Amino acid sequence: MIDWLSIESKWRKIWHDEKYFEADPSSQKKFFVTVAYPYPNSPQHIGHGRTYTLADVHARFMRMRGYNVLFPMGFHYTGTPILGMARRVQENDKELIEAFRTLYKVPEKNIKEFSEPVKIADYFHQEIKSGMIEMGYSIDWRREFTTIDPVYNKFIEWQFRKLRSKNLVIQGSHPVGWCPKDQNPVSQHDTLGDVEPSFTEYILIKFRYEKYIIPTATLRPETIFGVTNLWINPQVTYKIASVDNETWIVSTECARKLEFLDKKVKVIGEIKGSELVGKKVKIPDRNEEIVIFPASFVKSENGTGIVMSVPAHAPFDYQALEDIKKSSDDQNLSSIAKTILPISIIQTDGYGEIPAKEVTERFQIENQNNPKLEEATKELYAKEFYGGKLKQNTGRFAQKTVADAKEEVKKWILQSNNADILFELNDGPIRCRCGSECVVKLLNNQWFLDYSNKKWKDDTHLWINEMKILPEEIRGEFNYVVDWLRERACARQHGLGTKLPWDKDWIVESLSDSVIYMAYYILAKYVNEKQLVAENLGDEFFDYVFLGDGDSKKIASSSKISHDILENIKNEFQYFYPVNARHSGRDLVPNHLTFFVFNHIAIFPKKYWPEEIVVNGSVLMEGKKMSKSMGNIIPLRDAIRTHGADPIRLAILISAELLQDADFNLEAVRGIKNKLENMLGECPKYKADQSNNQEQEDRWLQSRLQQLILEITSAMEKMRLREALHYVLYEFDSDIQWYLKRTDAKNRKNISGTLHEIFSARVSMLSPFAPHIAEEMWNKLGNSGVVSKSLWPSVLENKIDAAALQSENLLKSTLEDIKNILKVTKISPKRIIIYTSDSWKTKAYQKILSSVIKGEMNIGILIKSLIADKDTENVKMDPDFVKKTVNDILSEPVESRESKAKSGLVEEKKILLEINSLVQKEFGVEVQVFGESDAQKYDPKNKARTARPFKPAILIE
RNA sequence: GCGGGAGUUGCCAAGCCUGGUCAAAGGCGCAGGGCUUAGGACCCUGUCUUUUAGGAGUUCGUGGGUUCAAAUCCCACCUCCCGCACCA
Repeated sequence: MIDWLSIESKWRKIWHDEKYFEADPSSQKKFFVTVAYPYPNSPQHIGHGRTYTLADVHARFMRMRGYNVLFPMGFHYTGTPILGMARRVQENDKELIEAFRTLYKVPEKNIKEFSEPVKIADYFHQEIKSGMIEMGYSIDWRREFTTIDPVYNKFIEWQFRKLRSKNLVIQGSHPVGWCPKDQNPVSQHDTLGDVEPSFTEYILIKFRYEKYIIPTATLRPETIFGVTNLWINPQVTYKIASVDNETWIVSTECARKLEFLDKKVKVIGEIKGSELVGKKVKIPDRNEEIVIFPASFVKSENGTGIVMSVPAHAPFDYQALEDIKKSSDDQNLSSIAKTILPISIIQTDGYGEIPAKEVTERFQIENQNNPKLEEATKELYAKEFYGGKLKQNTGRFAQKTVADAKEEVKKWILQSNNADILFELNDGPIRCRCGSECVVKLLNNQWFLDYSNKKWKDDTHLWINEMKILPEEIRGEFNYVVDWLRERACARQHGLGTKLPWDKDWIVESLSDSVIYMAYYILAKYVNEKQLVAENLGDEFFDYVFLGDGDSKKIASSSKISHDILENIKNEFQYFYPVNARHSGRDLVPNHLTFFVFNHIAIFPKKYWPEEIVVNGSVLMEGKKMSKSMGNIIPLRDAIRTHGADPIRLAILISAELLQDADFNLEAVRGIKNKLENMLGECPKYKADQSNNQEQEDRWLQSRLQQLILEITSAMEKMRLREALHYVLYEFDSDIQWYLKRTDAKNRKNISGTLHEIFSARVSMLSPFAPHIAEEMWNKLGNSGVVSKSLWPSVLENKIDAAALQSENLLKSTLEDIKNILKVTKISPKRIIIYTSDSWKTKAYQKILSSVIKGEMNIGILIKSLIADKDTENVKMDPDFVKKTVNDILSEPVESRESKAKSGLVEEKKILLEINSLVQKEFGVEVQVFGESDAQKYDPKNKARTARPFKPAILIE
């Protein structure tokens, strides 16, 4: 057993004391890696650890490759959830406070202060930071900041003025979920039951009745061409209200909704639904009148409480019309109804003239109160929306698809003032935590970032296509998001953050004040050293430092800093920018990461645009999604205490490749811990040894090392960390095992030097992943300095010995063959005889090999050309040889084929003499080696003739 | 519906881009053996079917196709997961 925690803290202290991870400009090439900073509203758990660990491995890898790596960290205080939490603490919310106590283990005295939002952020900020330190992240902590620091506020003000000056900030109206009592927008955290308030846009079509307007809400404005009548609920009492300058008849609920949609609503009377039954209304833009019929399916809380009827395409309407025709309540109405024919306006494949009729009949619906109507409606709407085309009777919209026509009809009908818009909450009613029912409110002075700006979008597309994006599969998603983004609200009225500089009622929203902050890490160091003070900083300071604009002397004096410091800051920015790699979880692709690219493009010159984005998947806990309700969230710091930081880092990284969900499970942690402990145990055994007593297996192991370095390095460059780690932890083992088997069979004692070399390289390559234990191993190996600052191993071509690789492969495969034979025959061997192939076969092999490499593997052609040559004409005695040899060659790696072709074939007879010690050790018998045609060979079963190059014949007795 | 991803041998999961190294890595599980007072840990061997000579057969969601050769390329289909916003 080893004491992980003390080993880890020992090395962390050394890194810290020696300031290994503090990066300042130098003559070295730089690498700037950043991660999305955390929002401190809870302690971080294993899941959060993944992105940071990935970035840390990246940072450490690049550092070992000789880069001056800057890996900084900040804390994102901006946002509303913390505000909501503080409010709940003020209201003494039992559930939340209990969670603080038991789940997050927050000390009582801190909880008391949590009614103040900043205290919550401060507490979890420290908590998260401690976890990051304990995980061994190689962060330059001198550059830490929060998004409510005064200088940061100045920085965001600069950003927003910059964006506005480029016309990328615009003002407009915008619907939000809203609590009428709190006078506040509501998000998921603000509602009872944590429901996300979402809403749908309905089009109100204005029908005219005498001096009144009767609006009906619809999702399908294009069906106005198929309207035959209206539906009203005779039981409901409607309001007569003046709405802006018109007089509307709508349900009580609707009148209330309209108030929040920026309309002047005044109720001036009431009217029973039944009074309107049988009345006629005028269809907008057409001089036609239609009648109002009663229907029980019409609900006053939906839309306006009055519905337009399109019986050809709406199952509800079709069925309600049928119901009236059959009804005996009102002979007059039903006889009018009988004269009404559905007007078909949409042609859809698979449906005839009256689709609503077909669907209703197929679902066997007998009246309008049948719940199956919902299903029928859904089916038909979906089919028509994506597959339907408007018919000739829709005039200028004829031939258009429903999806297109919907938007065009909406535009057209709104323009002629025959329509309006109504927002309706989905899955209502939704209640605020205060208990009152939420509505949709139209905010009409909202500020937006104009992501629909054509030029901005185009530039972003171009850059997205040029950037390095890992994994490559996700690039398409970025392009999709860029296309799909439109205006985005960038300010809100509550929460921590920076005030909008020109409209102090608004606070810059959290996904908009976190898009270019990577540049701020340069300033943060000077802020923390107290060299920059907010009051002294104006836009000209930022313009100079980030864009190089303006007169440095003047700016130095207005900012009250020395000219030298100003220059230092600017130079430091120019040194470290652009961001070389940004890491984040994939949930930030459709928002933060895309905004990050957009905003860099808007604000900075091209040379400062980000170079690379690395996206990772999430973390599962024992195969399941982590969630509070499942109780399977493991706080990161708890996990570090029980398992150690390195095993956790590896367990997170090894379970999945970048985009996959990683499964964290204790089994894996234990396995890795053991693996590392075993490796550590090996280290003290090996000492560096300069003497050059290398035998074939030493040269072979050295060659394998070079191949592994090559594989691991290329995996690291592609951020295929699981693969790299796999090589480091496991692939090495099988090679070392073979080496030990060989040296053991030969009774060699002088193997420490080779193993020391192998282990040192291995530990080097382990160190980005498991930095603490790697230091300990490095130290136990007797190497000087820290491995974190050592150089990443490079491939030494001259250490690759093709002959050694070939020879050891031959030994392995021959030994394998012997085992196979023994397994099948189940005989216990008394003697083993090996026969190597004749020289003509070797020549034929080489010819076949070079043809195969050229792509010629047709057996007939090969045989012909071999027979034509005197050296290989023997092939005609054994034509099967060619086919088998081609298969042999095809069943080995391309590189090994090529190296064989290049270096020529080794002499098998000599090599196979080496197998004797191995066979002795394993089976306790002697091996004899003969050539296929040796005169005095022992070959009672006539096996020798089946020998092929690299496939000697074997006889076991 | 749109956009993205996935379906592999008991389970998890590589391989697919760049076809032949693939009966298909690794881990877990399971079986046998070693070590140990025992348990754990660790080490070795085995783990599709068949086979007393290193072989053969059938497999990588389903069905087609291209190719000397397909888990890998192309087409169609089925199933599952994620995102679709103003929220961090």
